[in-house]
Amino acid sequence: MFYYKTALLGSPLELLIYRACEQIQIGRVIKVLLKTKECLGVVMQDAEEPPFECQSINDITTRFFTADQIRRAKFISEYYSSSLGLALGLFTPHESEKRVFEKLTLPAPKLSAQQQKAFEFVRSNERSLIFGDTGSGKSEIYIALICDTLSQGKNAVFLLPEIGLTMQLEARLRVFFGDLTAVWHSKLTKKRKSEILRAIHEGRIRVVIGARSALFLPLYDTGLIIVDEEHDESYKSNSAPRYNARDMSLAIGAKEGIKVVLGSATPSLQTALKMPYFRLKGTFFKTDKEIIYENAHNDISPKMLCEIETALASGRQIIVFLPTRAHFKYVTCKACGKNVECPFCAVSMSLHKNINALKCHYCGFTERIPKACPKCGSEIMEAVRLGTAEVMDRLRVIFNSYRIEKFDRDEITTDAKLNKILKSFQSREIDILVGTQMLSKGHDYHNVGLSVIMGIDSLLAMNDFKAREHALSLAVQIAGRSGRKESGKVFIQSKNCDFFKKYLNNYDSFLEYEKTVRKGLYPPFKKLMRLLISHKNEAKAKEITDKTVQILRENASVEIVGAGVCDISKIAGKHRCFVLLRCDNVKPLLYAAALTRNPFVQADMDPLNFS
DNA sequence: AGCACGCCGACT
DNA sequence: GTCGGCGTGCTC
Repeated sequence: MFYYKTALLGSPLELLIYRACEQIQIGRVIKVLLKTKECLGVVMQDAEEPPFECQSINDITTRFFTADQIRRAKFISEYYSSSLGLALGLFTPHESEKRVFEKLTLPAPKLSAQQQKAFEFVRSNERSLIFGDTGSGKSEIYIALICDTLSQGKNAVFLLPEIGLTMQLEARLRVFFGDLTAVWHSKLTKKRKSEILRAIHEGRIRVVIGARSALFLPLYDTGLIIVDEEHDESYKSNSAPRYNARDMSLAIGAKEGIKVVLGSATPSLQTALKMPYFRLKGTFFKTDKEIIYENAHNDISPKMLCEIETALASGRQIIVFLPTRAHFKYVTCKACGKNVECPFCAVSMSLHKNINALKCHYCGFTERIPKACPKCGSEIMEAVRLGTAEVMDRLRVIFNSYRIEKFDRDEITTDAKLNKILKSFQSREIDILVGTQMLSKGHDYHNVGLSVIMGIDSLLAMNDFKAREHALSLAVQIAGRSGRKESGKVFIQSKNCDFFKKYLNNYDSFLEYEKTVRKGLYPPFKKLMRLLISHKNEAKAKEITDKTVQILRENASVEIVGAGVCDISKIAGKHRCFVLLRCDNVKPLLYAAALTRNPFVQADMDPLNFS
């Protein structure tokens, strides 16, 4: 008889021992019985015959995880404090043995003198950053790097923060790599996924473009991982295991001898400080950019309208950014001052006029707009904090001979819609595009003569250490959309104009300033870990939190920065508390997580979300 | 995380 | 008397 410690795929349980009558390879996917249910497991290591009765293995599949995949999963499970089963559950297993990949020599793009320098810098460093302004030509460098990788008989992974960006990049890479390239992300259909997996198995796909899940594919001989827009917080998963695909790329790259290249126009302080970087200055298209500041609260203003009108009159396109979806973010009662809240979450309901309803952006609950305040009965209610839908509607009234569309998560629900809007904007059928963060990401618009930035103050005022970095990088990215070919203007409406005046055109000096703010307190100088406690019983949540704090006070050598009820005290009926920990090193934090492990406590290493 | 076991309220 | 609510505890 053989006994194996087995990880249960997708399960929070630790390794369990199962019995087999034949020897099984480490990494093999097997079918086992857990209580009454059959589930998939992975053979992790040999075991002695246990003192308790143990189940025999139901079946052995042909699928398996490679040593590299297991190493990656172990990294996730250790560093992000999750079970191995949960970590391995992220991966797609292999179905065939390793093959030898052909060394391909493909024509590389022509590089400018500066691009060539950057290319050589990146090629000579195992891990590096291209700190390149918007439009400075990072893509050609990436493509040249991929050519280099393929010529060594290795494969490349190109990570992007969002699914929406993959198609556009694919079109660009196809020019060079044809059918060797494919897009991979979690929203692909089952059929498409299995087609791509087969092509990967057969060595027909050598360049994978993907969102963060592309790190879990059964791809042999990865020689290069590109992490574009490395500053983007979407690389961090917001469900357990809470891994960050950028940090994971760096960790596994070092372990597996894979070259890792990060790229950004607005790198995170963490990356800029820790990585060797090449500063790619100036824009690809020569432009002179005028920045107009309006020291005002978030609203459509005469000055703003005047700029929009001027741009429209000279045949230019416009993008309007604001960080809020729907028509309004809140409905407030004028009598008692309370917002209408979601019954399941401690957040305000957003007003969607088109469906005549209030909607919770956290759990999706939707209800009719109440005639009176649910708290005090007053009928004097007011909608506040402009959203994209409201701005679009108002601009449509004012500029009624122009085509104005919306670009946010409510509007762009499918790939087809995304492509349709981008296409009609590129062909100038749309004059004004009003949108959220989505506008800032990588899409290349050539005729934008004016970028309007509204509502940025609410991001700057966020209660977390990344608020400044986040708001500024967003403003830089949006501003960079304007005047990519001809001259362009940027209109910023903010009560913090001084901040943007100082740093919008000088991200390098922002990083210097930010260093001084964070020193001794925040990453990258200190490590943070957040413990998130959630329970449907409010008293229980608080009780577990208190107990967690007590255990840490008595046993752990980490600083407890704070503990208590989260800013958003309830989501989908679950009450939420937190304990924020700080330390110089990772080890004590991991120890703290292990000490307080509990089904209601989730560890969040290197947290980015504090609400 | 699931899923079973187990102990209290509203039905036939 | 039973059906079923979800509180508690275990899974090789």
